[in-house]
Order: sequence, then C-alpha cells, then structure tokens
Amino acid sequence: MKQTKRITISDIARLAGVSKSTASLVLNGRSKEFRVSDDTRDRVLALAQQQRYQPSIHARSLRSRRSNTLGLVVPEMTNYGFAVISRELECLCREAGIQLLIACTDENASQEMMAVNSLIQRQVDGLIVASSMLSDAEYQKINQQLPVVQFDRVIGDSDLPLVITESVESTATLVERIARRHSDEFYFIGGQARISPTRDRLAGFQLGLERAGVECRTEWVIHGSYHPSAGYEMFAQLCAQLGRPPKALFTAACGLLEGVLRYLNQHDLLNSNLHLCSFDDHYLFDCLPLKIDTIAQDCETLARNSFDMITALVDERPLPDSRIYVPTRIHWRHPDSLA
Amino acid sequence: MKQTKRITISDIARLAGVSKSTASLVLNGRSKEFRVSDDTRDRVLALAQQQRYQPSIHARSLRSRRSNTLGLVVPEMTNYGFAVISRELECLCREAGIQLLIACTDENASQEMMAVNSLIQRQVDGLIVASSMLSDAEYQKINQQLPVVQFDRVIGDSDLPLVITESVESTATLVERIARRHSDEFYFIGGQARISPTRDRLAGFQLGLERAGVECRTEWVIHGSYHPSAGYEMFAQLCAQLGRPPKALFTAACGLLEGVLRYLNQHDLLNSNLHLCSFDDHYLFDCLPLKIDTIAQDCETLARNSFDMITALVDERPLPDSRIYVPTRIHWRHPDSLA
DNA sequence: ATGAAAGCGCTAACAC
DNA sequence: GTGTTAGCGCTTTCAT
Repeated sequence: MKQTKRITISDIARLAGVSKSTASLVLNGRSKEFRVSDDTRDRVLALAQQQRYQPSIHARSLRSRRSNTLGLVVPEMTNYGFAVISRELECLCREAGIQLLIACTDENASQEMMAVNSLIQRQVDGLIVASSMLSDAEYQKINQQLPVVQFDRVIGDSDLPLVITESVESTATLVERIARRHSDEFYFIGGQARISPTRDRLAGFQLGLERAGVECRTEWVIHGSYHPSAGYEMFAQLCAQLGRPPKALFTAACGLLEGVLRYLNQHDLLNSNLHLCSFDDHYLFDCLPLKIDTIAQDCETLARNSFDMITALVDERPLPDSRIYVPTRIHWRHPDSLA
Repeated sequence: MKQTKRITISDIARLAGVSKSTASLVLNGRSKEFRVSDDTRDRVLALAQQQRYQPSIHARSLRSRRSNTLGLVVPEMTNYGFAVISRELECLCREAGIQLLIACTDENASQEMMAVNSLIQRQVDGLIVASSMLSDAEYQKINQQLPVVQFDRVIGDSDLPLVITESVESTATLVERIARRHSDEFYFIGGQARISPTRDRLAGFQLGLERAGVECRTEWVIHGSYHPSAGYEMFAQLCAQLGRPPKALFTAACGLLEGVLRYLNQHDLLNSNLHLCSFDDHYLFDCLPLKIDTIAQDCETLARNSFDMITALVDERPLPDSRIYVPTRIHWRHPDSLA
C-alpha cells in the first residue's frame, strides 16, 4: 500500500492552533452548542477544507460503537428483483450517510451463515435479510444484539419484523381467471417447498383454483429449486410425461420461468397454445410471441419500507407496523385473460 | 441500539490469565512464531471459541491502516452485466476475507464523486471503477493514495490500469457480415459519444462497414445516452423520419436495445424484417420472434481479472499486464447471418 | 515464553 | 470559550 500520510484531526487542530476537542466540535457542527468563537470555527473549517480532511470512519466507529453501516443479505444479485432492491437501498443509504454492505448467499444456508457473520464482525448496525434458512433461531439470537428485518421472505413463522410482497391474494386473482378456462389441467412449478414465497404462491394457486371451482390435483403441484436449470428440468419432465406441453402453467418466480422458456424455445414450442402465467415480470415479456400473464412486484416500495423499518429499529424509534405486505400489479397479456 | 457488551481481546486475555499481547499473537495464528506454549495457546483458543470472540474490524483497521475492503463503482446495478460482475466480485472478496463496498452512480459524474469520496472515507484499500467521468484527473489524484483499476470503460485515454471487453474487433466482425446485405442502410444507435464503450463500438461499426466495402454515411450514426428511454426516443425519431423502421440497426448496449424493443412492440413491428444487432446478450433473445445478432460479454472473466489486478496492486505485487482486454462471443441468430 | 506500554484517530466528560 | 484527559479494541515493539 502506498503510504501517504493521512490528515487527522490533530493536524487540523495543530494548524489552527486549537485543541483536538475544539476541532472535533467544530467539524461535527456543534460549535454553536458549545459556544466556540466564530473566529476559531472559521479557521478550523477553512483548514479542514483546504487540507481535504476526511474523518476516519474506523476511529469514529471504534469510539461510538456505531458503524453507520447496514447489511443486506440476498440469495442472488443477478435476480432482477434483488438488483433493483439493492440499487434502491444503496441509494437511500448513501443519502443517509450510511454504507450498505451487500452479501450474496447463492440460496445456500451455510454460505448465508458465513456472510452474516462477516457482516456482524464488521459491526453493521442492522441487517436486512432475504434468508434461505429453515429456522430463524440464528437470527433471533442476532436480533438480541442488533435489529434484523426480514424482506422478500419469512423464515417459517418467525415473528421478526418483515417486509414482503403480498402473494396469496394476487396469485389467487391471477390463477382464478385462468382456471375458469383450464379446469382440467393447470400445473404449478415452484421452488423449495419450505420457503415462504413458495408456500404463499402455492396457497394463492390453490385458493385461485378453489374460487374457480376447480379441484387441485396433487400431480399438478411440482417443486424443485428456484434455479433456472431446475425450472427447465421440471418442465422437461412434465412435457415428457404428458407427451406434450401442459395446457396451463403457473411458475412461481422468474428464474423458473426462464428455465421453462429455454425449454419451449429449444423445442420450438413458443407458438404452442400453452397458457403460461408467472410471478415476477420482465419488460421483454411484452415482446414474446407467447403472451404470459404475470404478477409484478413493487421493488421500490419493498426497498423503501425495509429501509424505513431498519433505520427506525436502529434508532430505537417505535415501529408503526412490524409486518408490511407490499401490493403487486398483475399484467394480463394472454388474449383469453384479456377477453 | 441494544447494548450487549462486546467480548474483546482483553476479556479473553483476562479469562485465560494472560496478557492482551499473548492473546493477540495466539488469535492471529502467530503463536508458533513467537514461541507461545501450547498450553496457553489452547487455553486462549478455547476461550475465544466458547465466548464467540469476534475481533473488531474497526480497531484492527484503525491500527493497521488497512480496511480489508474494496470499493466497486458501477453506473447501474440493474444492468445485468454489472449485476453479474458485482456478484462475482462479492464472491471472490468474501473468499479472500475482504468486504466489497458497492456504489451506484446512476451514470452521473457528480453522484460518482460523492460515492467515491464516501468509499475513500471508509478507507477502502482499492477501487474498481466503471466511471462516467470525462476526465481521469480525480482518479489520478486518488491513485496516488490507493490503487485504482478501471473496468468496463476507460476514461479518455487514461493510463490507469484497466480491464475491459474487447469491442472494436468483435463489433467489426458482427457488423461486416450484416453490412454485406445492407450496404444501403445500416444505422448505429449509441450512448454518450464521449465514453469509451461508445467510442470503441462506433469504431468497430465503422471498421465493419469499411471491411464490407460500405461507406458510413454521417446520418447513420445517432448518439444519446444509455438509458432505455433514450434508446426508445432515438429509434422513434428515426422511424418517424424514415416513415418506416430502418433496414439494419446496431444498438451499442442492452439498455438501448430495450428501448428499441419497447418501441417495436408498441408499434407491432416485432415481425418486420429489420435486421437488428447489438452489443450485450440476454437469454430471452432466443425466444423473440425478431432474431437479434448479439455480442455477449464475458462478465465472469472481467470480474476475475479486475479482482486479481486490484489485489495485486493493493499487495504491491508486480502486475503481469496492466491493460487487459477480455474477448467476447458473438451469437448469430438472424437467418441471413446464419446463411 | 510472556507482559507492559504506546499509539492508530476520534469523541465526550470535565476542567479551567 | 477552550484545553486536558481517558479510552474505544487492537497490534507491535521492547523488556523481562
């Protein structure tokens, strides 16, 4: 490392001919409060600017036991939804003088543990987590030391505060309309059965069928993981089994849909009359020959709410609501749905 | 903030009945080197584990003047390429015990300056930057204090080390083949004319035309920004002017292509016989009725190389090569191109 | 083989 | 109004 001597508060103090504490007061904008003379204040401020003084975050954090840092734990940053969330949060944080530390877990519990530990070691003031864990025990323990907010998913029936997308009703609404035309065959392809988005979206699927007066056959529900390759595999197997693509299909997330589309494309089925619908939206869906009905999440609102919630907790302000469900928007594209 | 007393090295030392220095040696795995007795070592280690001792990063950074932290500056995290880069870098960093700090600039020079300053204030050991600046003056100054690596784009003709995608040759190859069939009309839609990806891709475009024996008319080259809305606008205006879509078009990045596709979709032109080609790839392009020829960047390699380069610089190891150009892959999709 | 002490840069009581 | 001092948690000479 190149060694250029850092300008410290002592340097500024010495140059200004005052003590460190006076300089500190001025530089933290508390000169009025402590009745520092305008003259001294201006001198210190001028020097600081001129010398491009940058306070050391580490010294400050060490002293104040606050790092002005938040941790964000996501399964996968290349997932567009999480990318948007990260960007929004990063922006909110920067405006608030906070640094966001982002960690990816690759949907893997042990990697998640390591990532979280390294964040804690860095003394984040709070944690925003889309967890891949099956139990919230670890986070309960952590929550005794620093606030934790769940977003995008709940671990089990954890009582930790949360901000998630409302899924059950919107999926039910989507599915109901389609089920009326496809009462004989309507498949569900989902990710890990235990995590909450899968559970909620399945619950919504079943509720939608019920509302359409359709009985959900057990073989209609297929689980795997959220990886595109899993979507591809599940769909390939289904097609093999049926000897053709299904008549109607709901995929529980964009990754799964990606797998399904890859398969359809490879097998020249993009013009088949499969009625496809999915959670998560993408602008290119408007351009596909296959008209997919989708449920779009409101990532900006998810980010905003998560941020407000975690900062309130960090500052020990009361929480108006510790469980927030963010509404979605349905994009109807299929001609049958629009009819 | 909840106040749970932190376990410090002093606590461990006291409990083990040794001094802080001994504990420190042991905990840093330097007990052999300093001939600490096996007995003391085991005692300290056991205690640390049992008490879940976590060294304070801030105290350590304050002391060592090293933060074990790298800064990544990207224009826009929702751009898939940058998302992949971020994920890869984050992963490489975590494996190396480094924390990656990501900052988004929204393609905006003043926001970039603020973001960089806040990273420096946090004492990052090095900076990996996809800059939106027009001059590298600031970074040259910064580079005197800590290493800076440019990636994805060069600022002007900056001599700072860099890792970028090879663009000129690949664009030329792509364009040449298409220009042979469209010598009468082949448009270029690019982002800000001054930044290097635009320059290089335009150079490649012109080189491709030249190789195909086609003269580049000045009205073929259109510049704007990389935002999808800019792509939409430029394309809309072009169509208005021609009274129809152009016969052949190259878009310089995925954001611009997004804008063009939105327009085509809205105006029911996805089945027109426009020959579209672009820098940047997306899996959904395989599924579109419009067959787009694209150049795919190798984000993993970009990330890997940037990481290797910055860590070498931080550790003051010699750099085998301070200018790396990562090769691309062309995806031919249009029937004419495949013929 | 281990301990004492200094100091990284900063803030906040408490003096004066 | 301003300075002195102590200490946040850690590492590293230098003594013993």
